[in-house]
Amino acid sequence: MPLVHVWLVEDNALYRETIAEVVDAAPGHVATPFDSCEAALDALAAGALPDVVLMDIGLGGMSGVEGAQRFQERAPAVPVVMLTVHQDTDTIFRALCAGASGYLLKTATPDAILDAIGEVRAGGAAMDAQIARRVLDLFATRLAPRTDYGLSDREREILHLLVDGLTKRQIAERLHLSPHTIDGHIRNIYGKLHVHSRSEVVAKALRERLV
Amino acid sequence: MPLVHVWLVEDNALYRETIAEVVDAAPGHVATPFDSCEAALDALAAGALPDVVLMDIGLGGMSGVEGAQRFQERAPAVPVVMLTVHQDTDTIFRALCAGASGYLLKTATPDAILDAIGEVRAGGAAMDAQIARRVLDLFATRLAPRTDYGLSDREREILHLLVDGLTKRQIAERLHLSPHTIDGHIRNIYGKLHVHSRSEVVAKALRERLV
DNA sequence: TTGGCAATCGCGAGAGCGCGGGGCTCGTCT
DNA sequence: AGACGAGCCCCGCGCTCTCGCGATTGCCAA
Repeated sequence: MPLVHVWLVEDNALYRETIAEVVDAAPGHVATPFDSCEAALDALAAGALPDVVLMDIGLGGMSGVEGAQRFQERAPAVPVVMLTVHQDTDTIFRALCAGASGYLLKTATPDAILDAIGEVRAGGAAMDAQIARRVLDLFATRLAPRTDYGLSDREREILHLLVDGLTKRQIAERLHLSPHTIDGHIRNIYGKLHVHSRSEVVAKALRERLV
Repeated sequence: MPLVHVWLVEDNALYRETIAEVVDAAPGHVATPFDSCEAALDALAAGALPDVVLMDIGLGGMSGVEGAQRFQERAPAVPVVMLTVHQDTDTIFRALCAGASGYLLKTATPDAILDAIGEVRAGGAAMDAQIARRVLDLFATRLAPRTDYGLSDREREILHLLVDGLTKRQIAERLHLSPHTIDGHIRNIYGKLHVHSRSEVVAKALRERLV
């Protein structure tokens, strides 16, 4: 069975050594420590290829979030797991957008870290449960509050065409109606959404997921 | 120590009994089985309150996704964990938007299910690793490709005001320029984004996170 | 029955908008 | 030095849109 190469990007020497020992102690695993993203990316450019990357976020030089993105661009098949103390929603969000395959906290036990390596190698994600909950809350709060402002079916249909950039005349032709009718509907929509122009109605419809 | 009340909503009698036995066998846990969302919601309306809900999705009558949403509305503090065979992205997405605190597959081991109950009770999320990966992929693909179309600073500034619903004149006043100048910038933006109207430019800017 | 609402259609005034021009000042490349 | 493009600025024509008035029809609930 081939060795599992784990790259560890972490600028704190003590924690870096601790985690490296944990990984090395696991059968079939070997850790390669780096103290910066730049060093790890250089190694990647030189032809080396890890199986998994464990990445700190609060690094000197390039941040772990940017590092994760660079890794994803150069080696999309290599899962990157963030390993950090940061718990603020914004950092989590940016890290996941950068393409991270996992997000663990430094309070994680050695076993949890080894489990995480196994999970991501199997095509899964390695999420701290508390962090995962934050992500799910993001879904629920960002996407759930879909008030429809009491729009009728006809109004919703026209709103959709409005968002697609059609003019009154084009909408009228598509629905086989008079442009004046469309005009009336649009006024009702404006009234219900409390807006006064096309730009505003499109912005509001998209932001509040009405389409 | 008080009992942990686990409600189990599942229309397959065999699987329902199996999981109920697993839960009951755990110290301090007691399962209450239901064969439909309606039955569980009735019990909730009658004053009962679980600590955790395990919810199937492919139910007769109200689907588990809608059931999860109803539960969230009536008892926001009670975590709902989906327990299903469905793995398609759309179902996952809708379930998480409905406010689910976890998403497990029916291939999960009894231990995994009990762990999940513990996690969500501690304020975490209980995600199958493969499912979690799908969710993260959604982040990366949906939010990462931010091409800026080579917009200049001025153009980006005006695009932002456009999305906020301002007219040419209002933008001109705010930037202390002639409306005709704004017009020119807007036309350059249209050209770079390949659109031909305000509605389209607002829609494209919002959809591709240019603002 | 009466009232309200959605959907359809009509018109005119005035403001907003898309697009046709042109001009200026920087840099870069040849 | 000259050409060239990008970014920024200006003007006018003609169409489109918002919004103020109106109207009729059908449906559903009080």
